[in-house]
Amino acid sequence: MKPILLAGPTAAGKSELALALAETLGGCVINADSQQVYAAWRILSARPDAAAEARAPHRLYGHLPLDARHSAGDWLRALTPVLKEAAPNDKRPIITGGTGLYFRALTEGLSEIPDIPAEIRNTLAARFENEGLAAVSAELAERDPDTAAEIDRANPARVLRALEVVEATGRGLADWQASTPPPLLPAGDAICLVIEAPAAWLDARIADRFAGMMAGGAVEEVRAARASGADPTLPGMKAIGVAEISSFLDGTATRDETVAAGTLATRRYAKRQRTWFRNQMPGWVRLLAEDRPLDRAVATVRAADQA
RNA sequence: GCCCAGGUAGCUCAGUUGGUAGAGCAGCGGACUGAAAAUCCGCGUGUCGGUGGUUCGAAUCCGCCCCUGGGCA
Repeated sequence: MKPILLAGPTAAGKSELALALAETLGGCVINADSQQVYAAWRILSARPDAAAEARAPHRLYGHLPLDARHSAGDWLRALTPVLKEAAPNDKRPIITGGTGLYFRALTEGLSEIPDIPAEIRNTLAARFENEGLAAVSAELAERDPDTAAEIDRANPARVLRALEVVEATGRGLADWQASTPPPLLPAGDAICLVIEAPAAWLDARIADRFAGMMAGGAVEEVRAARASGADPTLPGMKAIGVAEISSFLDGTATRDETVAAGTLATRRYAKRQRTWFRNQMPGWVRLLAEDRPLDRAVATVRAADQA
């Protein structure tokens, strides 16, 4: 019984489809979305609600406090026991979400780099702020030329990551990556599905959804997070809508402007996801969001089970 | 009906003394190994309202027509 991987852009109906699959096939829905892990974001991240969770088991949803500096590695480590628990219970894992990196880490492996001490990360971030990209990039070229040659040195996130790894481990990122262990779940051992949604169809759903979030409790979630003193640099505070709703709470944006800004940010995110799915997931079975995706998914699973 | 101001990219607009047009936003394409809902790279997509004229050459000057906004009636 192969696990199902179900990727798809935001607001394309992944959670509903995963739930329907779980009910049809007897499965356990497992989250592969970097923001749906936070307890604070029930509405803002469009996490499955209590009614959905009552219909089938759900794992790795809302299990972390907002101040957890969660990462792809953390997700993969948390996933390991969840996958092991499913098989003896005859529950097919249905791993669903929109975070391409998580699916890559799962199916292609992730290098085993130790956690980076916060002070190293903070020091480098400060150096980038004060001295600029050129300075940190030059330092990387000197300390770890192999990695410097491979990464996008115009991208501060990449450069800082590479630097913190040499700094903390004494070993270059490229070197670590060359010894990446085998994946937890190779794509060949899973049924890999990806939802495709036409941009116009998705845009309309995104606009509705963000307006619905605003009206349905997302404002209160952001207000509570800010009241709790959450550090804006936390990964969880990078969820789409946090910045936009913060402006609304501060009175620098109207409700309409906030909805427009949140919708726009979500559309751009969906576009990045589409680019990833299109180019980084060759060989995944495409399900058209508008064309009976459940029937096609079930048929694909049944065919895979017989093969 | 008359007067004025406009009609240039999907939107808001720029366009010097005439040399077939360019910004922002939107959009599109791409990258991606522990922040990935993150971060970063690339790309103007155009009957210059229409039509006739002047000119070697018109978004630019002239005539007429259409449309929008404002004013006077």
